[in-house]
Amino acid sequence: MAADAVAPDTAAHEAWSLMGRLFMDMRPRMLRVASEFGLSPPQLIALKTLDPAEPVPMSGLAQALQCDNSNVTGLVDGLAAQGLVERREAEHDRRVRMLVVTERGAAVRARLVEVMAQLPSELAALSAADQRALRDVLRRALG
Amino acid sequence: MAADAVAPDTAAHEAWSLMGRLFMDMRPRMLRVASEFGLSPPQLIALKTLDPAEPVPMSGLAQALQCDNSNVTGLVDGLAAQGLVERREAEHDRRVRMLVVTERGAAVRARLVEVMAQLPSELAALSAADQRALRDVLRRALG
DNA sequence: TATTGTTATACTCTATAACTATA
DNA sequence: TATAGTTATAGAGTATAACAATA
Repeated sequence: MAADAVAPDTAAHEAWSLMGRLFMDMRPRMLRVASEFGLSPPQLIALKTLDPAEPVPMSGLAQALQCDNSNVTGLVDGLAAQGLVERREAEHDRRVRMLVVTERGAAVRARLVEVMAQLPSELAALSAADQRALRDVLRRALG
Repeated sequence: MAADAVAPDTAAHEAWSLMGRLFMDMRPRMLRVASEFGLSPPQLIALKTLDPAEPVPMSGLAQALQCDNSNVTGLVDGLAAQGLVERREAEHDRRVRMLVVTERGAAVRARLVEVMAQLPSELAALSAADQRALRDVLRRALG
């Protein structure tokens, strides 16, 4: 809607602004995926954040999501109610609850990751050479 | 936390995944900016979406934000309470309210756009040649 | 009748503070 | 005393449905 041509006039800023457009386009897709799986967006992100192969304490998830522990309680309640994750006792400390992704949770998560990894059409349309160039530059940036 | 190396093994998918990391890094910055301006994240996005030079009806903002009209009522209430936007009558149709960004709103919005345009350090650290290459590929992708 | 915006309602997200059970 | 997680509470985002004013 608004013009937004206010960013500093450098190649990197223009590139960053263009990337912003790609991400704006992804928002509706994420909402669609969330509702398709019967998950709210935060629940979706929480499930995607969890590693099916490596249980973490509630506090670890809170840290990864950059939110308060008390918030994670509700998110996990929702995921657990659908049988996607389970709370287990930790051996070393009886205060902590380890989050375990169930088999069903892992399957849902895998489909989730797959769908969210789908390329925006603008990137898919790039030539193979451009796709490699893009990857190489971003590798150097994020190494 | 999770590995997520599940995406198809192409250059474009790797690039897309790397871009995802850049955006994850931007979330805390957006939250910080929002609280710095005394705005909630949705209010922030709403203000950024509005064009100070071109009033739009409430429904136009709802469409741009991809949410229900009823939601915009509350968002605009908040922005209006801080004197950042005003509701005006439309000449042609007495049902519609046009949203006008106030002078103060435009100033806040300008600072907002400026802060959000700041480059992630990973991009700023790229060589000038890489920055140009990145821009050029993205230009070809997004026209 | 259809549409714009608001209000009523309900549910979720989120944080803070108080509480529990451990440590 | 300090920490992990929960609960209580409060405020904001969001959608649906009902409504008023206008088209």
